[in-house]
Amino acid sequence: MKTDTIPRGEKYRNLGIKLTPQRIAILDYLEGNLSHPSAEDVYKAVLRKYPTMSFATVYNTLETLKQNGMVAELTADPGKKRFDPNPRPHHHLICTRCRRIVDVQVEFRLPVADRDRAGFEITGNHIEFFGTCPDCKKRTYGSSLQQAAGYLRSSG
Amino acid sequence: MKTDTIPRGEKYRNLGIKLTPQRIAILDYLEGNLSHPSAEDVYKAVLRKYPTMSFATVYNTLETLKQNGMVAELTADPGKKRFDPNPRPHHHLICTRCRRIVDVQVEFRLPVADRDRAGFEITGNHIEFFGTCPDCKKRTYGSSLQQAAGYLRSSG
DNA sequence: GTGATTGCAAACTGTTTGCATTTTG
DNA sequence: CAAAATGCAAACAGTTTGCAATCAC
Repeated sequence: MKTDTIPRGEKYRNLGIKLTPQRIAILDYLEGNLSHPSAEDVYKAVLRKYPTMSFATVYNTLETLKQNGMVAELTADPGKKRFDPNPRPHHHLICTRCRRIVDVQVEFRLPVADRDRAGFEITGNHIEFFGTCPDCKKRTYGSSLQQAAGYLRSSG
Repeated sequence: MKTDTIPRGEKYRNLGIKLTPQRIAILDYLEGNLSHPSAEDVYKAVLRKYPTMSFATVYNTLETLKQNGMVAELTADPGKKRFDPNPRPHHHLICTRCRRIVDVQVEFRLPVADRDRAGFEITGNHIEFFGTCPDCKKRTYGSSLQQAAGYLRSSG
């Protein structure tokens, strides 16, 4: 019964999820992708090859991939979800002007003493470095007095 | 002209914003508040004293307070804004089950070498520690295999 | 063949906007 | 008294849901 595997999507065979052409297109788009696309980014990119693709399928698939640890969901962009296909543990540089997100592949030691844990069981961490990306530095529009954790009306 | 200041709200006189009863009610609610309320939380709390309060005013006021550095906006909760009235720089413990957020008043040294900065000008940082809060640990519903940066269907 | 996935449209949640009215400084 | 804030309702953006048709295994 394990014969004649269809070539389409064979490289995703052992992911433990049912492979549809739509899912393969999404996986192809995400593979090695170091951007941090929103659901709409994924939708637009995949739509080119799959004109019948629907938003629901994008959301369904991203949710499935998340359940299987193949993408992480980021909250760095207020008002919309962003997805991270980089499976290596890492942190993020976030441009407070255009909300561009870039990976920071640096490890930090972040010990939290029991008395500072408030009884939490800590399972992971993630650092957001806020600042201005090279492109936005050039443009120099508006002022740069964004709060570290503040909100920026996303310009896109 | 600088005489007979109205007692109402005198303690907020020098904030540089126009004081209305609604704003004072919101400021009273936020002062010393170590929770991380959503706009709805603020609305509900203030509505008790101000039955005419509208959502628009809550959003407007929180935006104004943010502009003046009196609250920060958090993106830790997907799908909704959370606000942080604690003016001291700090980090956060985030319960991946109930999305409770607790302050971590610990300082970390987080140097990022030029070659890891991707040309960004870094102006601040914020650490999210993910885990399970004491209450959710007790409940022990569902599995705890949440991704560090993953999304949790908020149970509230 | 059967249970899972798709695609559409409608429903929903949280946020923002327009504007007449009221209020602060 | 001018400029700004309020409150309402309608508009909006992003996400989720229900369900019939289709598809992977």
